[in-house]
Amino acid sequence: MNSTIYTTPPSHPSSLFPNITLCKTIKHFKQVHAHMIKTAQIHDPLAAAEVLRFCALPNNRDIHYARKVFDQMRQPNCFSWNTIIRALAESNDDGKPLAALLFFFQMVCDASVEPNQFTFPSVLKACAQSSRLKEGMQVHGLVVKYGLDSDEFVVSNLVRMYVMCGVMKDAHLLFIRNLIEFDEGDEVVRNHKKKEEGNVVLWNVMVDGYVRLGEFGAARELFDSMPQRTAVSWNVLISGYAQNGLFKEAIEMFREMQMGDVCPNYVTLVSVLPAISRFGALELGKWVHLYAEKNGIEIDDVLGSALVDMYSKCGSIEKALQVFERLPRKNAITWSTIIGGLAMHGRANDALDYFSMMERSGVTPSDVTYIGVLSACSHAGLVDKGRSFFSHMVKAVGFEPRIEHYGCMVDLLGRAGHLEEAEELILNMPIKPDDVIWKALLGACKIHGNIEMGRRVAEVLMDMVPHDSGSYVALSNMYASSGNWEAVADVRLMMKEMDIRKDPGCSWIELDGEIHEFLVDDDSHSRAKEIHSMLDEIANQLRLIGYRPDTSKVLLNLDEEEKESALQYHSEKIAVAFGLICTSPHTPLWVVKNLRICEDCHSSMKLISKIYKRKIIIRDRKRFHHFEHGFCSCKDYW
DNA sequence: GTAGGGTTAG
Repeated sequence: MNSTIYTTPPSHPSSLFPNITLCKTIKHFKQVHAHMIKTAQIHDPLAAAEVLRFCALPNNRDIHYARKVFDQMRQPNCFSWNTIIRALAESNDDGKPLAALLFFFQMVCDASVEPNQFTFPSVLKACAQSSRLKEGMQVHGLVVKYGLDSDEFVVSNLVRMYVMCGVMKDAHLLFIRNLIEFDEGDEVVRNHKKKEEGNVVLWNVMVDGYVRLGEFGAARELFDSMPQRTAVSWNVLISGYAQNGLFKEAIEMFREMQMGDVCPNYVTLVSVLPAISRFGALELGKWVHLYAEKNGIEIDDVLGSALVDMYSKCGSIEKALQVFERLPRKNAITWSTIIGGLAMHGRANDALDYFSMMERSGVTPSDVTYIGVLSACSHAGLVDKGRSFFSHMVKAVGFEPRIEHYGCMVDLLGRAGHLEEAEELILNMPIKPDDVIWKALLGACKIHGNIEMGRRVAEVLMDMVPHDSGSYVALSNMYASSGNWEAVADVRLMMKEMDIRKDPGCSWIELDGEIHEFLVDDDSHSRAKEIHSMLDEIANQLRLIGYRPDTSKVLLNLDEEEKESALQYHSEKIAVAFGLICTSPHTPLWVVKNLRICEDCHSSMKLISKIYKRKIIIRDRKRFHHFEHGFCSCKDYW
């Protein structure tokens, strides 16, 4: 018995069978199992339990195998039943939660076993996952019948079941009742503390419920009234905000947590990073990275992906690459993130190189990976490459293209000037086109000055999303650039009649960890006066080197002088002016803008980067522009 | 045996 798996001393009964937990691979495990069957050791209930436990473990879960082992047991005990139910309930596959429930009801009918306090959490989880209120309530009845309605694990899962089924009233009732019961008759402080800790799970489940329902007010109110909070309490809100687009709230919550006495943990960082990314708050993102390193929080593929995404979206693609390279494990999401990041920065060739590296490393690209690849081709105008990746994905790989893939293709073809082909693709694709895809085509019409198609597309859009200002603005701009001021006036009148306002342009710049927000023509900042004189100085400098603003893209039909000043105060210019005032020479400036950068701002930024010898990195709603020495990384193709 | 997590067309 020299083999490493026969390590348990033979005196102990469980050591009569090899130590399953030492199996490194499924193959190894199956060999050991076969050996146990051959030697009849499998009839030892403990041995069988060990086998069952192994194939139900989250990492090597094989439910079919586990079921077979279970079915061959002479007398499965409560533990055996629980193992199968838990494995089924925890699996996210369709139908598995239902299977868990059916299996549980079978268990209840079986006279030889009785469900215990370990059975119900899994069963309730299965009800919660599949939103089966009716079954959940039946299970609740059984909980009471078996006298388990004061077990804290059972209770929190009961509350969670009601929460997930959207019955907050019942959840709340159960929550309140159990809080009171926990507090009754507490004489020993230690005991009380333990119960408070039990309570915090209940509170968290409730806050999570309101977050899931999108009732952030109620969630926040409950959170604020919690007697004590754990990291999970904070994480529920931070991730809830971030996943629902409330990035500002997520970041504010995170900042508040930083100041309190509960330390952010792994999940906190993973949850807050997407919000930091969307906001482009590089300084905060760096803090998170450093925090993980200092506090021994493992940067695995999940946290790593979030960090890579943060660095790319905050403009620091080099840092993103650095984090990526250092990751010990990279999965499809990690690769998709870096490929998408490179695409966003216009580094199409690098993106495609990474795609080949991904394939060589043995990680299978997902459909999301192809979105990054196609978007790289589209940002760099690689029409043929894009076409061939698309058909490869469909024909060789067999992925059904999603609207995002078609979106990339429409953008790729349209921007390269193949407007008809792009339009045909939209009309012939098997998915219903959405506003985003039409907007991509509209943008292409604008670039190539195809007013006829532009009008047609804009009409589709006005029908589809009547209150979205985008199509009106694009149409108006198209007329304006062709000098058709009458048509511009018509569009403007239509907008006025329908009370449609142009989305205000908005830019952010983060200085010393503080985010400064500027709107178009914004003069509300405390240092507005200085900003204005800086803007004037910039305008003068630009004029001195012979720059004449491109006024053709302004929405209004103003006289030349007025138009020039309307351009001058686009939010990104204000943010850059502010950045120039507040930072020392040569410091790069990072600005994030909610809309696309306009042509005039784009030309001005190139010159500003030259005049002031600054690297200016602007993230618009679609991609990055790195301005340096008078040039932009997008090579004026965007 | 409880609560919280990363990528996705413009």
